[in-house]
Order: sequence, then structure tokens, then C-alpha cells
Amino acid sequence: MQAHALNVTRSENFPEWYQTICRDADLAEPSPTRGSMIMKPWGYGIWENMQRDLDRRIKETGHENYYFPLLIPMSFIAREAEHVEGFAKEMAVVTHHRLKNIDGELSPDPDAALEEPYIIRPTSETIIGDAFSRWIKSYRDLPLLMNQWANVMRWEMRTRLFLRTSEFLWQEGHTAHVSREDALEETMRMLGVYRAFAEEAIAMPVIAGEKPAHERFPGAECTFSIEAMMQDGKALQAGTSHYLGTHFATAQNIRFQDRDGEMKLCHTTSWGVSTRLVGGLIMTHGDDDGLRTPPMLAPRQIVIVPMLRGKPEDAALQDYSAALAAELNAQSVFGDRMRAFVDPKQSKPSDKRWDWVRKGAPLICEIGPRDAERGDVTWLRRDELRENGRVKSCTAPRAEFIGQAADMLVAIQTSLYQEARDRRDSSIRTDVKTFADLESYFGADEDDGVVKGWVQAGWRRPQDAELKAVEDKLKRLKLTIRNAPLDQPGAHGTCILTGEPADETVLFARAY
RNA sequence: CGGGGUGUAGCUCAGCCUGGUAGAGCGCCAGCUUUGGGAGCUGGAUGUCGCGAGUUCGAAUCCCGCCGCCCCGACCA
Repeated sequence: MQAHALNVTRSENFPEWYQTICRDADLAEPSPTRGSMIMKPWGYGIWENMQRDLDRRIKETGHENYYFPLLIPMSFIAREAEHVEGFAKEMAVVTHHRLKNIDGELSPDPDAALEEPYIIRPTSETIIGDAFSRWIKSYRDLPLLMNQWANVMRWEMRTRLFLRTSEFLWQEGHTAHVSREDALEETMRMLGVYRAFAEEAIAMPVIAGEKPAHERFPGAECTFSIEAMMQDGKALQAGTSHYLGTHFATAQNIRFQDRDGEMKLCHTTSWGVSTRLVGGLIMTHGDDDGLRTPPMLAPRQIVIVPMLRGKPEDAALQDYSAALAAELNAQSVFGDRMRAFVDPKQSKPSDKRWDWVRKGAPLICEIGPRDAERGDVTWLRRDELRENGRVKSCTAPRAEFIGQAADMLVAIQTSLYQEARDRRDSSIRTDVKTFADLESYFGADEDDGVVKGWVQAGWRRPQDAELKAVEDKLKRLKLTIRNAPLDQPGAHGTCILTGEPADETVLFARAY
């Protein structure tokens, strides 16, 4: 009898646990293309459900979907100085349009070099800005509210499944407005959409706030983020929303004629979330038995495993299971059709059970001959898998189970959220006031098994000349400033780095 | 790209120091037994030992080069 369904626990080795869960829950695997991953049905299905839910929220706030090209003329990226600087080092470049067999080796054909190379989009501000400059003529064309679902590529030094891959899937919203106020309102609105989406759909509590100046998106006037705490205490930036001011409008000539007849620059925004959220979901809800998939996003919410034994009564078990699935599928939950599934795989029932435990199907029904005979259902709740070290199962008459299935799924969604929120709330320290305290909390030699959470403390925004020193000081503790929560306390006290009066209260954390 | 580690069966790993031509457990396949649940017994299949070059009669083992992966750093959603 194995103690857990995974062979490494979170406390033993969190990074290894993360990799194991990606593999054993069949979420994704590394690919031959360095830094890129193969997403498998359970992992990709979670992303598809995220997409569906978030796409609805994006459309409900007035945005429409567009699709822009993968390849961007290289000159476009050069237009906004900070933007170039931010992305130049991680750009994949397309330089040829033909291969040729040269001395038995396939190479780009020297005669087929592109006059102007293309870059593979790391983000689409520039090519979308180019379109905006043509589409926007008048204040009547504003606001222009667009979104696109796309893949992007950033040549990363170090990659991890879902959390940082060279190619990733995301949504990027881009909008143009007549005024700073309108654009800022949009920036905040979408930050709010992300917060609600993360908390409601992913059951992942987040803190929304503004990034410090040195953590801004290249070319942005201000950047806001939602930050989630992973089970090892590290922070994950789960979504960003940027007010771009008139920087891109200036660089790309995005102007409109206002009511007063004057030509004015648009104020633009951009905002995005990516497949990184799947990584966040894993590190928020995974346990030592695998993933616990929030029911709202689980590709299959109820998995039915008939306990087949190669006996005559197997047929009856299959019929009973199929009928149960059909009845469950006719139910609705979270305003959607319930997703039940009979696992038809020809393998041992116990293996199928543990496969679904690792994948984190919210409810796993095990239908044995006695259940079928009596008209019962026996099930496991993935969020309450074990009790006193033993797997806990419940049995009830079929109609009763069907009647409460939706409520149980909702309860699982809620309990996952609450568990994550309690863990986060109890891991944010507000009593660390000085740099010495900060140092001793995060300690030079960690690895004492204690999860280091976040520290919320006051800080004074450094002047340009001081910034380097501040960053170095934090770097030594491997700390970053995550954001200044929108929800600011009344008084900020003194700056944890300098002891001077603080401008605001920010979150310090180690981060992914 | 720097520092450290690592690469042997599907998975976890032993063997390497001291060179003699490949192992264990789990998984997989077959048969039998078992049956409210991660079963037992018996039998079986599986590897260009990361890749390439070298030393040697002989290399998983020694030397050189390269590559992948992991951790730390730099970079970042």
C-alpha cells in the first residue's frame, strides 16, 4: 500500500513534485522543441475551459476577438524604445523563406533571405498599433476594444512546464481610448476581470495591485498585476494589465480627431493572461496524491469507474455506469452542462481510480456489482480523499447522488478556494518592519523546511539613482516586490529598506 | 550564458572508483488464483548503458568533445 499516489511529496522537494504532477497527472510533457511543451488532453482541457470562461468575461465587458499575424515585420518592434529594449534579447527571428540542400545538408537558402526579417511575436502591441493607426480616425471610433487568443514566443533561458515556456498560449487585449481617465478605467476594469476569473474559476486567491516602476511592462506607463501565492510560499504573477499612456500612440501615430477638431493621441492599454495559469492552478491545488482540479475547469467533473472483473456481470455494470453518466450529463452546474464520463479503458479498476486521483477529477464514482444491484453509487471526493490515512468513500442511492452531485461540485470549488485563501492569508506577515527582520525571516540559509510566505510592509519609492542599491539589497534575499495592493492600509509606517517614511505598502516575496 | 548535479528497460535506480560485453524493484505481456477495491503465484518480453570520437584484445565503466534534463544565478508572463 503506497502512502501517496505520487512518489514525491511537496515538502520533500517542491520543484520535483511539480514536475512529477505534470507527468503523472498527464498534463503536459517536454517536447523535442527546446523550451516548448506538449500539452496533453487533461492539461489542455483545463486551458480550454479557462479560455471559455475568460472569453465570456472579456466579451461581456465589450471586447471583440480579432486575430493578428504570428510574424511581425522586424522594423515594427523598433518603434518604441523601451519596448525594443525589453524584448530584443528574447526574440526569434525569421530570415529565410526557403530551404536548400547544400552539400547534403538542409540549410536556409542563401538566395532566399528576406529583405526585411520577421520576428515571431513576443506580444502584439506593435502590429496591433499599426492597425489602430489606420482604423482610428475620429473620437467616434473610440474606444476600440479588442482581444486576441494567440500563441507567442519568447526565447527564454530557463523553462518550466506551464510556468515559463518559450512558446505559450495566451490572450492579449488591446484597447484605445480618448483620454487617460478612460484608458486607466479600462486597465482597472480588466484587472478586476482577471481577479474575479482567478478567484471564481481557478479558485485561486489573488492580490491585485500596481507593480513598482522597475517591474513595469516595457513601454508601459503603469502596470498592474494579480499575484497568487503558491504552496511553497512563492508568488506567481498570474495576470497583468497595463496602461500604456500615449507611448505607443506616439511611436505608431495612433491619433484621432476630437470633437473640437483637434488631432489627439490615443491612450492605449494592454492586458494578458497565459497558460502559466495552469501552472498556478497546479501549485495552488495540487497535493501529494496529485492534482485537485477545480470542478469549474475540470475537463471531466465526475468520472465513473466500473469495477470490471472479466465476469458476466460486467455488462450490467457498464450499462448501469452509462445510464448514470447520461443522467448526470443532463444536469447542470455552474450554469453549464455537467461533465460526467465513464472510463472505458481496459485496465484494472484500481489503476483507473488512481489515475483519476492523480488527475484530480473532482468526483470519482466506483461502481461495483453490489452498487448496481442495489441501485447505489459509491464515490470519492477528491478534495477529501483521505480520512485518518485511509481513502474515504461514500455510498448513497443513485437518485440521491444525482440530486446532490451539482451541490458537491460547487462545494468542492468553494472548499478549494477557501483552503487556498486561508493558507495565503496565514502566510502574509505584516509584523516584519525592518530590514533586519526581513533578513532574519527569509534567512540567508533557507531549506529549513519552513515555507516562507510574503511580507507586507511599507516602502519609499526610490529615486532613479537609488534604485540599483535597492534592487541589489532585495536580490541578496532573492526577494522581489510583487505589487502595491490596491487595498492599501490607512498608514504605511516606515520604509522597510531605508527606515524613512513610506509612500505605500507593498508585498515582498520570492517569485516564479 | 556562468556555477553545481545528472543521463543505464515504460518509471525509480544499482553497476562505473578497481575495464571482461547488463541488473533490481515497480510497470508491461500470458496463464492460474483472488475479488467492496493500489491483490497473489508462475512464466515471459523489453535496453545501439544520451550522442560522437579516442585508448584498449575488450568500454556502461577510462580520456576528449558535444547534447539533453534538473538545481542555483542572470532573464522573464
